[in-house]
Amino acid sequence: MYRTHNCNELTVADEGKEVTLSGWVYRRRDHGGLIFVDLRDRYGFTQVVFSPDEGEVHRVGEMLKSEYVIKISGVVRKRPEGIVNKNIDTGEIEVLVKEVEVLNTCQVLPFEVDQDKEVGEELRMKYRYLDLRRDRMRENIILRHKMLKYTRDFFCDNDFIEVETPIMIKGTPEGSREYLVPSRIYPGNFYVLPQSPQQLKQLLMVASFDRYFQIARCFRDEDQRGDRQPEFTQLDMEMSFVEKEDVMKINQDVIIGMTKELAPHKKIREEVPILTFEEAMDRYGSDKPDIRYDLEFADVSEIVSGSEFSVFSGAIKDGGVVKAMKVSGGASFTRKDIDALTEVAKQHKAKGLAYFMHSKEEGIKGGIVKFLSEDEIKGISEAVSLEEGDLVFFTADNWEVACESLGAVRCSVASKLELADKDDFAFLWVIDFPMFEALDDGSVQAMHHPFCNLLEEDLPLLENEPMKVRANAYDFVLNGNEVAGGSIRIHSPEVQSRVFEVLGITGEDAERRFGHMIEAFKFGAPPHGGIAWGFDRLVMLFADEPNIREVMAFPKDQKARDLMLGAPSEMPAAQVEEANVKCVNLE
RNA sequence: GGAGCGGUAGUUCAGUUGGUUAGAACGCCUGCCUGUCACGCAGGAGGUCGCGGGUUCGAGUCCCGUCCGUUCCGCCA
Repeated sequence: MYRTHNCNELTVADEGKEVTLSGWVYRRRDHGGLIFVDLRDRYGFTQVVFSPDEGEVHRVGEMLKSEYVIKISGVVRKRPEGIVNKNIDTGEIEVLVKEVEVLNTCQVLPFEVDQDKEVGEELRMKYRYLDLRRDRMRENIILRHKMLKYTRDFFCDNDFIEVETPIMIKGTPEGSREYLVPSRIYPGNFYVLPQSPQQLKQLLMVASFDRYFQIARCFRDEDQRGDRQPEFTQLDMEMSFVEKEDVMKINQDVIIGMTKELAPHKKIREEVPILTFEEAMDRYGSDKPDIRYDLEFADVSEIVSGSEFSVFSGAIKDGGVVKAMKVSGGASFTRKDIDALTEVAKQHKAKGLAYFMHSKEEGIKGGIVKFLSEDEIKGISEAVSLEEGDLVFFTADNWEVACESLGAVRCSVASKLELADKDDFAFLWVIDFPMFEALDDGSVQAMHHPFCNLLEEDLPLLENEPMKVRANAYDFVLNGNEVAGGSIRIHSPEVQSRVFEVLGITGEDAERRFGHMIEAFKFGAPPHGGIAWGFDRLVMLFADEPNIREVMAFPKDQKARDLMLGAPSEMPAAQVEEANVKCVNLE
């Protein structure tokens, strides 16, 4: 037998018991006489003591090194008065070792498991199994497990059926790049890995499974980011006979319930605001605003429409707007600060970032103040409630650019001034997204995906003014992150065909790519809708981690490699040939 | 594909204006230590300063190139 208890289990109540523990040598403190070893497993650690009175056992204790795997048997005893370690669960007891067996040795480690210091990510990835021994990763993986369990339990308890959908499916070139799987049996043909189970879950609705969920692995062959991996996990769910409000309610309940249970230190606001896309952009310059802090925009277009400052009046004449954002205390910003923020605005297509400030000593000053009339300054000051020590930023452009660029400035200012409390969890819904977005070549593509239903009142606009059509879609946003996104779907074959037309997916092309969907809708598709959570991202936020790699056991690196396994890798020529793959352009 | 930052001991980093033998902490090795808990003490080993070229009497330091890492943008229905 390897163990009678785990390494975080024994208490004073076990005093006098003979126990056996197995685990890793975490830290060893050799006093020449007594040797203390913190024996660690995934549950915690227990101090075990090698006494010189134990002869051979003590000699083994002397040769133990970091991360050796050992089994010990001994007697639980209370620690002497005054040397209890209150920082650990097992700090009141220790085990006096009577027998010891080295189950495995350990080479000198490439980095220290028992230290919290930052280690380069490349090294951590290569030795992920060692990295996962560290407290931070172990806690994250366990938290992730608890979140998975909470989620699964919740949906199971609410009559949802968990269905596994296939990983090898049909490609529908649209949206993000797909991973291809060559077919051995059909040369020149490919399966693709799903970007999401979107179509399959809708077909499950047609199949009458009116409440479905799945913890689904998804794949996207795009460049990586801190919150993007080629392989990631969605909580995917879909319901029939529901309105948007039904889907929103149940998902909000489970996510907020999970927060209360698994991240109880997070401060949640009782009311979850619902903003339309237009409001969110207008007020915060983002479709996923972080509302832990204010920094709300004012529209000062009317006030400055006749301004001598042609950047403002010109933008308005061209049909644009002038957006203003007050930064409390911003008058202390240096020229360098403002230049950096201007650069941020420019990166988001703004032509510049106008500003002026209200200095305590010198009054209204700086930036564009010399181009503005007294009335304009007064109007603006009232619009943003300007006070001493404040600064106002402006962007002037078409509505979209003015909002988005000022939104980027808003995020930078908040980060610079540390306005966001990390223990604050500010949820909100953003709804009524545009159905389509225009591409540079003038064509139109679905903003969310082509199966989103549109708001019924916008149906007449579909063919003639598609850019005005709003989707019946909703995103759940947490602290500036989109943690879930979904929509009510189209269930009418007629509407679906019209949407494909607008997207330029017509005739044979539509038939080839989405024929199965249109056909399915003709066989009694119920009204339905659903949502998918970016599960990794949610865990990341629960765990206060800066990227999703920290909450995945074996993530890919920024170049989509697995440094531990060495994937992707070359394959034997015969195997490649059998898969009907011919490699070209190899160096 | 583009931009910023970085690459010095096993790890995390410091390294002045270009100037003797490139340092620290942790880790590792040896020895001492019976109440520590990130134990302590003494000693030791460990470096192609990413790579190539250049400037210079002299380069970790300056210049050029290159590779690698990292973050952001593009991209992510």
